[in-house]
Amino acid sequence: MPCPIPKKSVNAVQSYKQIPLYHFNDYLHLLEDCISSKSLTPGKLIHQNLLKNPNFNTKNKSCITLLDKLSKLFITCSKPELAHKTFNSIPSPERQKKGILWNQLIRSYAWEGPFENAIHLYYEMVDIGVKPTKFTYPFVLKACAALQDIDNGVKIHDHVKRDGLASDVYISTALVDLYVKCGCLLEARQVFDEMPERDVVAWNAMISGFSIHGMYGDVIHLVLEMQEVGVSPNSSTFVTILPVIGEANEVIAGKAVHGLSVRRGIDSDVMMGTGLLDMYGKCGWLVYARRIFHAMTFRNEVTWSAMIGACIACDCTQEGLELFEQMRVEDVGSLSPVTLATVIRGTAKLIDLKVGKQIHGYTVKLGSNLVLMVANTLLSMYAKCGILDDATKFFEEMSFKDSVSYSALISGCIQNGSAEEALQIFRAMQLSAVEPILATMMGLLPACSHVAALRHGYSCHAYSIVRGFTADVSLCNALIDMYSKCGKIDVARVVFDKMHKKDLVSWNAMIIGYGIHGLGVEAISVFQNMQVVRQNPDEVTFIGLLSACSHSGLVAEGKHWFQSMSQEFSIKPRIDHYLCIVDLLGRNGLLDEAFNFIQGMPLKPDVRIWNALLSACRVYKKIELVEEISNKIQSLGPESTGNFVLLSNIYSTVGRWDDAADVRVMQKGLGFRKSPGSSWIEVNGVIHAFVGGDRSHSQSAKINEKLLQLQAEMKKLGYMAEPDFVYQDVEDEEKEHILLYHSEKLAVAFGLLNLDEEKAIFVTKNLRVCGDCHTALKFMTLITRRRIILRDMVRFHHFSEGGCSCGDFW
DNA sequence: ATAGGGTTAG
Repeated sequence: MPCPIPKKSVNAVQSYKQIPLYHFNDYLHLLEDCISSKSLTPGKLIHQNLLKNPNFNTKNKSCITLLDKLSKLFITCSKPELAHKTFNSIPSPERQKKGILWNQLIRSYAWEGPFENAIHLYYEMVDIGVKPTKFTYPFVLKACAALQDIDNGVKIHDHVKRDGLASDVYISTALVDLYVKCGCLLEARQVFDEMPERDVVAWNAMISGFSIHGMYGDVIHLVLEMQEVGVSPNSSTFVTILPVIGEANEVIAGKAVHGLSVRRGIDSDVMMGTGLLDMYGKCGWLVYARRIFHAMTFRNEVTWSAMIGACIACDCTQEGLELFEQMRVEDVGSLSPVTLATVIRGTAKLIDLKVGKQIHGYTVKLGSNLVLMVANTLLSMYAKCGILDDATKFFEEMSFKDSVSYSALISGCIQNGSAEEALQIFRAMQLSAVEPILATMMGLLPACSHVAALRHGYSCHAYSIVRGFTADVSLCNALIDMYSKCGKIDVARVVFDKMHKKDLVSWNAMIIGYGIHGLGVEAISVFQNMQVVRQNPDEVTFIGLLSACSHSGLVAEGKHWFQSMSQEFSIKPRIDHYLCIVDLLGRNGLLDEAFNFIQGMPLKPDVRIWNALLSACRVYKKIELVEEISNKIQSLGPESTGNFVLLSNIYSTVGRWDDAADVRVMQKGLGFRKSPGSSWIEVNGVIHAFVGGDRSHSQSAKINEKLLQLQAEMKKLGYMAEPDFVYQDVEDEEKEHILLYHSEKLAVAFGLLNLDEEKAIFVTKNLRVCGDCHTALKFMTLITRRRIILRDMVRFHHFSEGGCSCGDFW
């Protein structure tokens, strides 16, 4: 019978061929030879011959010995199922005597799987009266840990206590590991604390428990504690703690581990090297990651994948993709889902749909059905590349969707500006009973911020508290943003103050929050606290700070911080920062200074800069500058501005209606969509949206009636419509009519009709509030004695008793 | 040891 024979078993097989097999003793010697040389194939042949032998009888003592040896051989060759079958052919009373073999079988299953079998075997041995020993428990517990089977784990823990084996190091370590893997850290700690002695493996088991949950502080504490009691961390300790160090961005601790590993000469070990370069990547130290990567003499797929991930994390995505190419040249093996997911994430970040689609094709070719993780990454890639239709289609075609799939699509919607759609997908998610996770909230909260859906925002917050998500810094940042955009700046501050750890985004979100509420003094105070705790600001911080000054009329402060931005903080101002200053000067009537400031800018002023000045000129009736500025804007041309609506409006302002119309035609021809001004209001958790002149709402007639009635009373108090704010070539009377049905007025009227008397009317607008509406809302508060809060694209306006929190200038 | 989802501004 032709059969490939492993080289190491040559002796065994040769003797097998030479010796005629009449006696079972001959088999026995051969088998022992096979066991010592781990030769599976000859063992299988012997097994077959044995079964064919007419003298074979399971009542015969020598036959039983042979079956015993065969089982041992199969265990030695890591074939637990084969061994199990052979073992089962031994009659039950004989099996009862073979305690060691039971233990070895359980151990084999615990290493190789299926893990369930280890647990079944354990109960079987207990049932037929074989006593488990200290060589049984560690392995059956290991199987429970692998399956996260806490029920059986706890039962077996009881058996351990009953047998008085609780002080055994190996068993206790296995118990710690079991509880850790099942997420029961308190129980793990209890077993650990009761151990009379702990070796490095026990410490590692406990440490990995805190590592899995990213509990950096506890991990470090344990590592220090183990050294205090004289146990030295080993490479597996380091490999366990490196991911936590990276996640916590604690590069100093990471460098300490690096140093230790160099001293011990284990820094180029594959696992150690991979762990180190990953840690440096997560901390943003790509130079170190690269250095380690190149110094490694042996790299496996995980190493490559970690290095690609490091490049992506450090904004060198292109380099990461080049590494991927290199990896495919050097390494011919098929790619794991983890590597694919990493690379797809890279293409998504570069918005490189071509490469992304190539990899999509590759994955389809690779496996019949996509691994869920890879599918989710692809879904997210399509969403991030801005093709929401493809993402939605891909999502619908997925045969299995989990929480991550839904979360990716929800985030995709909001990234593409469809907040309402995001909320819709969330409803579908709830209907499918898919559990919302942290990332779901991270997608939903910005959607709530965007449409100012405070009710939904509260629900997200409540759910996050219940699920423990509020321990996450990013989630709290999203909460701060949501509360401040939904008008609850005080609640935002409470969230901010309660955070045990803040990052740059937390500070920025708080400063921006105060800015859009016109609370410049508070924004500056937060900024100064930031210096106290030594948190470095970035360019976003200054956009928040400068616009806060601008919205609060803090001219001197704004100028001062603009200076100090480059001088003290070495941050080079971007065009957005210049825009803040132009706005700051313009809003406060310093038109000439603003004009000179623009002339002296080192950057080429764009259309937004001129428009900021133009608005100011309109408010301060500085007509002589208007023509000059609009000429400047026209010379920039719509292509360079990308903002057709703006240009068209500017033509309209100076009465060039034909040019304005031309721009609109050109815009249509180029396929640009203009986003129409719209406003919305939440009533009893439902969002009601309006566009200008909207008659589609079911209460339209009542709303119009209300507005006409208000207009009549406002006129008595001296209100005059400001036709300048209509960018269409129509008669003034018609203009007055258009203004009356601006979307913000419609939403306010709807709120007046549907909200309780004591409630403030909170309206959100996607663009900036129009000047006429701003004036009109002030009058409305006088007539109705109601408070009106309007959030537009840049800030909050609190209207009451005929005034606005931002004064006359909106 | 690598891993899917995610926060501020424009």
